[in-house]
Order: sequence, then C-alpha cells, then structure tokens
Amino acid sequence: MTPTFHDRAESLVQRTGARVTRQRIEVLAILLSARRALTHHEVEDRANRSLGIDRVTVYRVLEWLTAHELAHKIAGEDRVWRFNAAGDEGGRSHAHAHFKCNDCGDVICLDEVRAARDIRLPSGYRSQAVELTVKGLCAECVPARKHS
Amino acid sequence: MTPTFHDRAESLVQRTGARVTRQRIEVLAILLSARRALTHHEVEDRANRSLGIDRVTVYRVLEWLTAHELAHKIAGEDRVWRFNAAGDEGGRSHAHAHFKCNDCGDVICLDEVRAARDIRLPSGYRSQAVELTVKGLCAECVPARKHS
DNA sequence: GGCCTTAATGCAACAGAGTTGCGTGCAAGC
DNA sequence: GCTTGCACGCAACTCTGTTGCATTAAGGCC
Repeated sequence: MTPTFHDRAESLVQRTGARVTRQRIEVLAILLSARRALTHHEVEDRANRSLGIDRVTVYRVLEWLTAHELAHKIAGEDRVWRFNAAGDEGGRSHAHAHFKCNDCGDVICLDEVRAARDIRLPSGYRSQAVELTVKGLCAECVPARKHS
Repeated sequence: MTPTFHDRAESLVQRTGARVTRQRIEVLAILLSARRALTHHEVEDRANRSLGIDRVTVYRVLEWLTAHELAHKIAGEDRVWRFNAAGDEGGRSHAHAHFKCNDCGDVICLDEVRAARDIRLPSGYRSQAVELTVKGLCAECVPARKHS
C-alpha cells in the first residue's frame, strides 16, 4: 500500500539473510509506516485487510522481527505487547524511554531520553537494562485548557 | 499461619471501614509476608492451600486491596500482574521504581529511587506518572563470578 | 443472642492474548 | 523446472483475567 515503506521493509528483510516473504515485508512495512507502537491486533487488522495474513503468522513474524532487531517489543500495563519498527539504526538497544498515553493507549519512543544509570540496587544485584515509561496524555488527548 | 502479618493485615482491612473477611485478611497477610511482589498465581497458591480461597476471589480481593491502597499492582513484561503490600505508608504513590530479575522473575520495589522528572516530551504532551523498571539479576541469580 | 440486609464469596462459563502441532505452500538453491 | 525445508495457515489449546449469578456470611439492629 505504501511503496516507500514496502521497499525499505523488503531491503531490511533481505539484509537478514533469511527468507524474504510477503508476510515479513508487509508486517515490517506496517510497523515502519506507523508513527507509534502498534499492538498485535492493530498489525493483524491491517495485514489481514491488505494481504489476508493469518493471526498466528503475524505473531510469528513480529517475534521474528524482534529477534532480528528489526522491531522491538514494548510491554504496556494493559498486558498487551506493542511493536515498533527499529528502523535502520539496528541495535540501538533499549536505552531509550517510552511514552504511553493513558487515554488513547498510544505508545511512542522517547529517543532523546536515556534512563539514568546511577541507580542504587540492593547489594549483589546487577543491572542489565533500564526501562523507563512516562505515562500521561498525548497531544491529541490533552484537554483544550493549557494549565497543568 | 504467621500471626504477626495476620494481625497487621486484619488491622489494615478494618481501617478501611469495609467488611472484614477471612479472605481479605489472608490475602493481605500473604502479601505482607512476602519480601517481593507476588503474581496472582503465587497468591492463589498460598491462599488456596491455607484457606481454600477461590481463584476469582483472589483476583477480586487483590483488586480491592489495590483500590484501597493496601497493595499496588506492577505490570511485568510477561503479561502478569504482580502485587505488593503497600504497607502502612498508605499513599506512597507510584513515585518509586521496581527491579525485575530476568532470571527468576522476582520483582521488588526500589523505594529510594525516584524517577527523574526532567523528561522532555513532544510538545503538547503531558506527563502524569513515570514508571521506572530496572531489569537485571537479583543477588540469588547473579553467577558466582564478581566482575561485570 | 438471633434475624435481616446486603456485600462478598464460590462456581461456572466466558473473553482476550498468545502458543503449539501439524499439514501445506512457497522461497531459494540447484 | 525440481527439490528441499523454512515459513505459512488452520485449528485447537493454554494462560491470565473477567462476568453472571446463586449462595454465604459480616455486621447492623432488635
């Protein structure tokens, strides 16, 4: 549906060396074209409409994309995975934060923010990753009034 | 089974003004006696063994405890809620961080850490809460060797 | 203490998210 | 074009959590 995203997706999938399938390209293109993190359901909806891709395949492709660092998973507090295209940067790791809108549920990445590293843990504990989620209202859900 | 926790739990439940039931006391006592956040499954397991409390009742009691700020919910990335006794502090709010062990899955609260407030959001966005989760290995899961 | 009201519990059935097994189809190597 | 095996599609399943409804029991009232 969106040639540019489709082409970028195809190129990214090819670069992994694994099989290049319509399903992988299409799902990745859907993620690339979204400006926010999509739930499995949202991806399935679009993938199904455009290509009739199966529920399970969408799950498997999303998992595959995550494993190959073409997408990354975000755990929302509503027990639903959300997926974002990792874009061309590849392994930009999980050093960035997320913003989750409490009203519409949208999730976006806050790339500029790197979570503080100087966190004191109990003795013996070792930190591997820091996940920072800011919750609030996105621009579209903030009521018209301007004061806090 | 643990009289001290049981008594504290009973007192806390009474303080809400709502009905004081065996189930509420027992579930809260289980949370109080745990040094880490428990999943519903873990709570149910213990509650069922000691009092034969029903699955659904455990869900409802946990929800009730959360609503009355006697416990608080933590969303893990494994789609499972974890519950912590809020203790006597009551409304200490959600300004604290959590630590999640990538190996055994345990979750504990890191009370000392207050999440950074100076996070730049896209224009129009409004922050309501900040959730910070440190992931890594807890003292019991860190392998014997000492270097990073 | 016994009775009454109503909230809370227990049971069963359901719902949504994600997984597994297995036969079929198709991408890619020859 | 033929072959091979990975990936897909379908169905059935698991797991977490929820809802409806009849039954039980907490706590007020006499």
